[in-house]
Amino acid sequence: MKLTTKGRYAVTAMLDLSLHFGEGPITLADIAQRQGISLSYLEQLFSRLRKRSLVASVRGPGGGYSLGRSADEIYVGEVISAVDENIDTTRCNGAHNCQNNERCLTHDLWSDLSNQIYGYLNKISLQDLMDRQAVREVAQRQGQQEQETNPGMDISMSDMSSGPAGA
Amino acid sequence: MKLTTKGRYAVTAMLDLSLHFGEGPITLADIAQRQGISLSYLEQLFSRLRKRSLVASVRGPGGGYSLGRSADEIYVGEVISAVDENIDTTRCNGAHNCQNNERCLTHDLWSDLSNQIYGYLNKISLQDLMDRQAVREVAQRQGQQEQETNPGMDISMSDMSSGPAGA
DNA sequence: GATAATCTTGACTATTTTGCTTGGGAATGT
DNA sequence: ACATTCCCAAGCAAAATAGTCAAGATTATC
Repeated sequence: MKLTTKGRYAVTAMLDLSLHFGEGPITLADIAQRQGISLSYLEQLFSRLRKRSLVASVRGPGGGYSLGRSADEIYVGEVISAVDENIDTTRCNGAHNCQNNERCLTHDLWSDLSNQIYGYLNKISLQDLMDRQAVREVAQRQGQQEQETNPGMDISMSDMSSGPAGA
Repeated sequence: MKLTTKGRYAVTAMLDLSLHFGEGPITLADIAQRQGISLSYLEQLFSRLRKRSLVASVRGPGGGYSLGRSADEIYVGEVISAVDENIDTTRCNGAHNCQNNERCLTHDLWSDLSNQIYGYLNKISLQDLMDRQAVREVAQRQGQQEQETNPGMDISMSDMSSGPAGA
């Protein structure tokens, strides 16, 4: 599991696509301008997204990209892993051919955590993110803290007191 | 929020410290050998971990590092953010001074997700990881799947069917 | 059919980050 | 004194990131 700005770009672009769903194909040029990402870089990212069928493309004038599935069937984990696919992640790759047991133990501990994060991100769909944002905007307008329930999702937004997460 | 091999090294090293808790200070040379990380790189990582009081150091012969707090009070999110601290994360940093509303919207969507991941990682302690691993080893020895309950933690290990997470 | 819009692909480059080395210190137990 | 350890800073090669450039392929529209 890796989580860098590359994945952020991909998720951001996919969210842009989600927001303009129903308007026909969206050109990369539009996304590039709206999200401040270079066109050619987007092309590279979308090449990988297309291979995973996360987006569908239409060529020619009036063409562009659209979501490969509906927004509630595309999960954040998929998007991130699609653009991140690199070969060797762990030092003792896959197999447990480490020298001593000690090393394998902590490596397993890490891969355990990695799997947890992965499973977590694979439960959050693009639609969830959009719903969540919408709900929070309403709540903010009403001047109250987040207290709403979100049926079908067990992700709580509470207790993130210490996390800068972007500053 | 960022999650790279650098953070993995830090978490792995901290787990190593946790596993040898009670044996007095652990030298970086030991960790370097056990985990296959270069000594000087560990020094750099531990310099940052020490600034956040995640580890405590003892100089001189017989010295080394130990956990700054007990393993159930150190959270994975802290460890990762300690070694990752870079300055500019988002393009429209902190403030919402983007050009058009569209861009700010999707940026907020991303930072929302980022906060969720952060909150998630800040609920997982080093002790949790060690417990989880121990439990799973026992379960594996008994030939049954994971079905145990983990009081105080609401993290499920189920439904990670599609995640390669390191292959 | 010509043309323009758009995806598609590959090569190339600059910048940043990783991971590591080197080389020196400073503290401290023996 | 001395060896052991933490501490710190500079530098450096390899990789990843982010982007540019250039050439195509497809297709709607005139």
